[in-house]
Amino acid sequence: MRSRSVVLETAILGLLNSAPLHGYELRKRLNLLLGSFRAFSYGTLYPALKSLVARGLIETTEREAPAPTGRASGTRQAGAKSSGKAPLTGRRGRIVYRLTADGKEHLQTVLASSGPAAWEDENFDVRFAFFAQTDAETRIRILEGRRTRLTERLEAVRESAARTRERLDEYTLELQRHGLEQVEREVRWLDGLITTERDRALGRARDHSAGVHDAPAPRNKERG
Amino acid sequence: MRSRSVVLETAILGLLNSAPLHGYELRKRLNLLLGSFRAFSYGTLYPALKSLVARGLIETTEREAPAPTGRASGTRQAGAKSSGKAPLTGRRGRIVYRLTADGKEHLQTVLASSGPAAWEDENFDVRFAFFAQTDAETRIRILEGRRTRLTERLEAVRESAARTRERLDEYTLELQRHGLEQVEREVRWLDGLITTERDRALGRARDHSAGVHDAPAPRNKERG
DNA sequence: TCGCGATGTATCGACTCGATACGTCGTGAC
DNA sequence: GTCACGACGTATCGAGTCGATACATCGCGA
Repeated sequence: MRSRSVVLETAILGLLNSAPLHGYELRKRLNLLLGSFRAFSYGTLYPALKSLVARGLIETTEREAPAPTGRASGTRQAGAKSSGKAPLTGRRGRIVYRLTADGKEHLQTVLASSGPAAWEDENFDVRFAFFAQTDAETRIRILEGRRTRLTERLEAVRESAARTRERLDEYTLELQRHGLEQVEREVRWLDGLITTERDRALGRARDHSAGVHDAPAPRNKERG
Repeated sequence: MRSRSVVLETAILGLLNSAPLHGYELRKRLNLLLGSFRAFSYGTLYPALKSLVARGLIETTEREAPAPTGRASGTRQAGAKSSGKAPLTGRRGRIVYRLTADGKEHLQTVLASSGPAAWEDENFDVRFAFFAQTDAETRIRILEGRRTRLTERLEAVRESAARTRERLDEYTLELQRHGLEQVEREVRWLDGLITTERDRALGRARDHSAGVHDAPAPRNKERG
């Protein structure tokens, strides 16, 4: 089982936890969520949905066409009412997926637990995207784990590069330099997030259950 | 034919253009070359080598054990002499690959030409790694192509994010912000490289074929 | 009215990775 | 001395992924 599938499944579960969705919309949100990092295709999404249904973590709710006939104007309108069986594919028959009780439970388990280090590393972005559904302790653990593995990798690359430096041309060198810089930048980003997260946890602990509204954003500045 | 294979093949050809290598070493250099960007596994490398051999772009030269018996001290030593047939796998029989005339020609063609835009985008890092074997005009074209597609993507993500901003939680927002920032940074990096490349081309044109040693590094500073 | 692009579900072939197998060699711990 | 362990080295396999594509409906503008 390649780790990716677990990620996708987690991401699907996480999105469906907010609202039932159909495949097309799911993919759009997924790729918006992960933004410039990653994109999933239908060839990945649909099999994953199938598997989740088979395991009883999600269930389908077939909806029919948005409106049988007319529908004069109206810009958007997402909620379809009226009744009638849609032929599944054809006449706008979309398949809406919804979390089951088992699915909700499974999602909570996955979000709270930490798999092997490699798992978290590969799928950091998805984990991060669902931080809002996780407790602070887990958040910090994940952030620090990511930081550790990033610096380890950094060290390995740097060392390996030092042993071969003289053999490489200027462009290769520049490419490496740029790569290292990007990673270093991410480490600093993580540092900011960790600090924010710690401060927040501390603040919450200090005034216990007093009426303090959470500081809303992890907003760590780092001048661009 | 997925574009990746073309990249790998180009990278292999490019590396073998400098010196004949065997698979293991090839992989090491490949992953050093691409540094923190990407890594190829044997499951990808060996089939690619096989295909290249089949198409006559590279050829194998079987070498035997580095030295028959003794070998008291000596830290490294790569060149093996002596003679004797090594049983292919077993007794250190490494398979050394070398470019053929066809391979050299093919490499030059690929490095000079530009495939479809998507090709260059996916494989920008490999193209860049072999800039030293390319002429200035091609270099600039590739850099600008990359820049264009990057900014297009940036625009698309930004626009799509603007339409959904209010629906996303703080962490998702932060993830997107970070992603955009990384891409913006890369655009600025490209700008620096393009400028350097242009200046260099200009300089070379101005003093024509006078004895001016090339400015060695594309070194664009951009304060960290 | 005709085409084109968005919406929508779904599959296929090609490609890739990580794990693993198998084997040699050098080195250091016991 | 020997034996485990990690580096070197070639090679394959299963599972997961992507891009292209197919098919069908709908809204819109030329």
